[in-house]
Amino acid sequence: MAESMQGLKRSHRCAEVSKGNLGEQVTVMGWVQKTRNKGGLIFADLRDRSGLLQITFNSEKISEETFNQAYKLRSEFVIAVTGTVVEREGGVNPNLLTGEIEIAAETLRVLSEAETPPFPIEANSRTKEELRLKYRYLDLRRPDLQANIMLRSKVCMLVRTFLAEEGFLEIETPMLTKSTPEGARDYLVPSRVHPGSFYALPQSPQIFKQLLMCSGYDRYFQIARCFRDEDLRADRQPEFTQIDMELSFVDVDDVIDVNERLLAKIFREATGVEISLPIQRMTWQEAMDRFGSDKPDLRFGMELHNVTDVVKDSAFVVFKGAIEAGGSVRGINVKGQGGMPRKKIDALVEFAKGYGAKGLAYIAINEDGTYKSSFAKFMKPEEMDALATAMEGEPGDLLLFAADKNKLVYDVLGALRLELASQLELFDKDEYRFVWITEFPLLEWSEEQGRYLAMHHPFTMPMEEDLPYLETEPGRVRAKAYDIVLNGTELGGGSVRIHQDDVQERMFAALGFTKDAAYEQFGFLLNAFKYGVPPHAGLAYGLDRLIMLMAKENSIRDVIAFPKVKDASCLMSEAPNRVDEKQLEELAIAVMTAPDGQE
RNA sequence: GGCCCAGUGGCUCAGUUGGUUAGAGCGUCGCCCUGUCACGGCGAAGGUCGAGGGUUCGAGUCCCUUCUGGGUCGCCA
Repeated sequence: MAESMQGLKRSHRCAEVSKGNLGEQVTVMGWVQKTRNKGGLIFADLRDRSGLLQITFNSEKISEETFNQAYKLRSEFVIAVTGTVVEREGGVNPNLLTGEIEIAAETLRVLSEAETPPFPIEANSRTKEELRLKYRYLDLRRPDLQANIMLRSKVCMLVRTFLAEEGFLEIETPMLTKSTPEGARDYLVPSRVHPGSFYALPQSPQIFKQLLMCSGYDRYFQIARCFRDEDLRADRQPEFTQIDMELSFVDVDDVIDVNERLLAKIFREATGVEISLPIQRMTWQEAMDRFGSDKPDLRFGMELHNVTDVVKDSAFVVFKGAIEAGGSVRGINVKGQGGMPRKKIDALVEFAKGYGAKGLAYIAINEDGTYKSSFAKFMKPEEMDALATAMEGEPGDLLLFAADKNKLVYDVLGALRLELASQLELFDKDEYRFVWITEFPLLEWSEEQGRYLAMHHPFTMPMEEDLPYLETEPGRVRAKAYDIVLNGTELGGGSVRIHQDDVQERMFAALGFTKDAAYEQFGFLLNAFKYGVPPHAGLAYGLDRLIMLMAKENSIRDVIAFPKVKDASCLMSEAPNRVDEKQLEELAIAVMTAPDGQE
């Protein structure tokens, strides 16, 4: 039976009661975690988001009616207890914040009874995620998830405080906006008033924040929801949150400076982690050459070696062919793994093939200095020695080589490096290694579309010294773009934007846009730029990823209150769902699938 | 769209080469217990082995299809 709480007022959260309250009468409310019934004495652990507090119901000290009520308490009942804070008689529980005290209950109200939950409400749950997500409101009661959600709230509060002090204004931008075909797929929202026309949910507030710069709000930020209709991953959800900012009259160093101080503050105050400033910077080219990735994990070595020059005259056709086709041969040295069984090496070869490699060449250096290799028969002994030397190979090492186009070699070795580090546990899980990656290529050649695409977006400013090559050698133009990377995860990124219309026109030309096509898509931005636009630059963080790393979780689902699963549906609400014919009619939409979802 | 992993009482799992009545721990329910906190004692209930089909004298186990969830490649300016 559920009772009213009329006349009662909660005085403390459970874990807010402390030794300082000894002798006081308090009223606490929460969920029953567990009861331990000793016959004439009942213990109940009461839980809320602050933690646990032990309540005792003593048959000799309270009314028979209250005791009988306590006898019937079950897990997850919501109760209100008034009682006195006392020291524990039976010894302290060092595992509990409130382990030295307990509440000697005087009155008890059962505010709500509860069925037995489908899985245990406890930290470190081993329950299948499918079930947890179906009953997300129960999953969210678990202490580790509550800690994550509270951490997230704290970080948002710190971000707002810091940026406000730095002169930023928090401004909202529209959720119903305009679809643009560049980039990710948009989520579309039909317009009732304009049959056949659609809004798009924003992939990011990019254009609007640039317009705010045009309007003179020289420092803007927003904790903004963004939407992308692409396939999910452990660190990708169809809707996610960005800490988005834009600044006027600044260059790269200004943006980096304010963001380093922001990161230092939130890590210090939310997690106690000190970041030493300034954060290391590395160009995109260096990151690719050394780590095969534009988001390198710097917590361990195993860097790439370019051995193209060493093997360019060898008879091994795999190496030779790749080099002649304009590619390269690079390798990583897996220290001390020369004894790796053939089966495991084969598994690594398969792993590499998953990234498009045709194979993986290897040399295991035996303890006596001899080689066990997949391609030694094609090589002269002195070539093998030179290769081992170039790789800094020592007895007991395993050398792995990829030979192909540069991009593929980077991808394969970059992924292999991470895979091996994870298998061999080469990094410290408590370490936070930040790095700024700078000087990204402005453009990326798309084989599929037969034209250059913007690596970041079409408003990214080229580096001044590379501007002359925009028409002649677009591929070598670097951008004033930067990413902040933490432990191999891209936390955020941004750029200086183009504010000169001649540069913007050249950029669109490089992308193969006609002036008309550019105006069709971004006309309101280009028009705005005619009326006085300040130089500006910005950055956006993936808030979910940031919290995931701070909370040491492996998936952003564990830091989002109500996440979606792989096919972008919600197991709890069962969204998305089919809608009434009437609703569709009103929106002038015809659906091509039958009601059961079959084509 | 491709590849890989998982699905067995409420939860987490075991289940041998295909062979009797599918087991365990936790939880749940009942009785007992005044210092427990992974409480304890005694007892009990609880299963279409994700679904469908096939092979077989016989399928949780082998084969095919399919559903669900996870990881990943493609994709994500």
